[in-house]
Amino acid sequence: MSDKLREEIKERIVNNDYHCEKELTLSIISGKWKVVILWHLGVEGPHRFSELQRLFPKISHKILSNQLRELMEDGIVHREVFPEVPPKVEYSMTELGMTLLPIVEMMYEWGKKRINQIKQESNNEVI
Amino acid sequence: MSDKLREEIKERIVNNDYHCEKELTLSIISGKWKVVILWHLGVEGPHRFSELQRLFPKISHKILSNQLRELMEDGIVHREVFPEVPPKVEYSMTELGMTLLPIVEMMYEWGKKRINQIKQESNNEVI
DNA sequence: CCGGATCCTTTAGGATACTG
DNA sequence: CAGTATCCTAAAGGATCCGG
Repeated sequence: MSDKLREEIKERIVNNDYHCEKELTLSIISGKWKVVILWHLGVEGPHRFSELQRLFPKISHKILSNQLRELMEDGIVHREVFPEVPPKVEYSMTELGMTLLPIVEMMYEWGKKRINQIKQESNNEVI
Repeated sequence: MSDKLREEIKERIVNNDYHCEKELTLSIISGKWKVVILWHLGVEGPHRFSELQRLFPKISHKILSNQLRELMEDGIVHREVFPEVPPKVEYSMTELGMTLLPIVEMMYEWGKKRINQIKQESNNEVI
């Protein structure tokens, strides 16, 4: 997924490259499902792998695990394995991840308002 | 650029698809240079095309104009042509765009803090 | 100075099948 | 139930040329 982008940003951080601060955050949350995953983990609490799958019926198995792994690599999400049969794995926000939650929630709120605006506008067109 | 993604989200808005609110915002700001462009336009004010080019030496001509066009299509950025010779074009934030600025600035602040953390950590490793 | 048109490369995202 | 390996495709990003 956004593997290369994230790698590039990390390198540029080391080199004190300008603009990095503005791009780091985007590089972490950009990924088709990441914001939605973070929203659920942050607002509703930990989820099992299979619960996340049920939340996003359209996401493929592999992509979900990919997005989660990338979020783990960035220190945003924590993975806990319970040694049971059948296996159980739970994903949750790290402390660092929770500091990102306000941004995710603002994006959510902005999107909600904007959608209402858009619908309002198209209603007016019809009238 | 993120043409297809943005189209997909717009369709899903019409269909009242779940999760849309959380994805709309991301679909608008995701694009390699968009957050940086928005930051400059929002914080520093309007910029000419050539000024933006100077700010981002690594962006190609076409990509810059692409990113700007997409932001215009989403109603975030305004384009003003001055009928002079040589031509002058100025880009600025729309009212709607300004409502997005808090998110952009939070992303910037978060990135700055996170970079300091990362550097701190790697210093400790060296010691 | 601004930007569109064309052509090319890379890579994010996905379908499928297989393993502990 | 959770995850990885393989293979594939679509689309984002970019170089370059041309035109107003």
